[in-house]
Amino acid sequence: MGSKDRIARLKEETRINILKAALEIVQTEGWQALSMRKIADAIEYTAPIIYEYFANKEAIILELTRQGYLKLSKQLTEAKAQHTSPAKQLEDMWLTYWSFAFANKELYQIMFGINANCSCEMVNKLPEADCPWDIIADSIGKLMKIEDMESEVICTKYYTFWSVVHGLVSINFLDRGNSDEVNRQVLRDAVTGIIRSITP
Amino acid sequence: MGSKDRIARLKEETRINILKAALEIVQTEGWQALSMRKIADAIEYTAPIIYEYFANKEAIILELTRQGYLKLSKQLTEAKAQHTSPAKQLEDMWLTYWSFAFANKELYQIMFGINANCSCEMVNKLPEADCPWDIIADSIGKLMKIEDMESEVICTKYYTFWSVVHGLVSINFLDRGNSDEVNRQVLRDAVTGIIRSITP
DNA sequence: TAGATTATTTAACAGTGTTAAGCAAATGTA
DNA sequence: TACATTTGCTTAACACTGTTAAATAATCTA
Repeated sequence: MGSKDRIARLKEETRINILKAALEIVQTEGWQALSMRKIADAIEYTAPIIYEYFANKEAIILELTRQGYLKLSKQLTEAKAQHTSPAKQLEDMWLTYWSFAFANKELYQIMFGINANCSCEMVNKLPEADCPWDIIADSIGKLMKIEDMESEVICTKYYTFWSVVHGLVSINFLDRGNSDEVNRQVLRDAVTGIIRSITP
Repeated sequence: MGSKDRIARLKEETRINILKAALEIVQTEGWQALSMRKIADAIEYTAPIIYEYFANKEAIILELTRQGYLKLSKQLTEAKAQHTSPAKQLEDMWLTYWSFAFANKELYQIMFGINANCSCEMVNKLPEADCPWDIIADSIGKLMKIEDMESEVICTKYYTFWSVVHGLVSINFLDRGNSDEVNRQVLRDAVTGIIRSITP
């Protein structure tokens, strides 16, 4: 009766294929081009079988969003691990965040974008665990020498960082910004500026 | 032959009605609910009529976006007129920008949002005139005592302001932020901080 | 009033997300 | 082996979407 395992493995495989196909379509043709039939074509099935793996289209997008958070969190953790000083950690992490945004433009859109259409309150449906918050907030806490991780101060400072970085990312997505080099420098200046301002 | 004027006036009226209906739908049901047939219902016509006034759905959204920029520009100009000091002008204008974002959430989404779906590069199709840029940049120039309005410096500082404010707006749209009062204070602090940092 | 224009609608096409019904192949049971 | 049952998958359909072309209704002109 070990065949149960085999078919379970195959099922898991096509589930992954669905997500892979969806991401592929989105990254090459944009979000507006993502359709169930197009995904089905890519995985060489017909549309209805997708509903055996996901409740609906939104569930697929939600899962992609979740994977986006997971991916970002992983990159942030790696960046953090390369330094011991909280200040350097923060600097590297926000640069990593910046790079992630441009390397995964479409994912960033659903993760942090103000979506006019479709998946509106995606983020609220996600488990807290996949959130980059904890990873960064930890360094902020250490830098400011605050024990209580639930402190309002950390929260506020996190938003200060985030709003600046996300704002810069948004500008560049709307392609109203300067050159990549200039913006990277603006970002670095802004981040180090905030770090200096919150260092006791 | 004065009837020409009358029918022209009527045509203009239904054009306005289409836009009004579209905005109404969007503000009550969200962007994903906006459809040509729903607009037609609202103005008591059938869908194809709309195509005599707008090339397609995107053209309607684009016009709404344009009106959004116009509205914001007007409010910024009013706020600016209430002060003579460039510093106070900037402070008031960015608070106005902030208020506009929340009073016109849906408009703000298409104006400055990173739209995953639909109208992607809307903003690039708009006339420069309706852009809030000039109004704000002027005050930045006066504050920094820079004559040349095309200066890179002004541009950079504008983005510094904008990224912070837009970032904070985004946080609140994703509803991950603090209370309204707290955020307004964070905004005020950030804006006055930047003003101080660029005052010669 | 007859003819020409204009205004408006109906019908249709290709596409969307989604569900229900049907079929075919694999499996379990006797 | 023969039958019954479950499973995997497809076809067909529904109610939508944006958009276009053809048909009709209303108006204006002569």
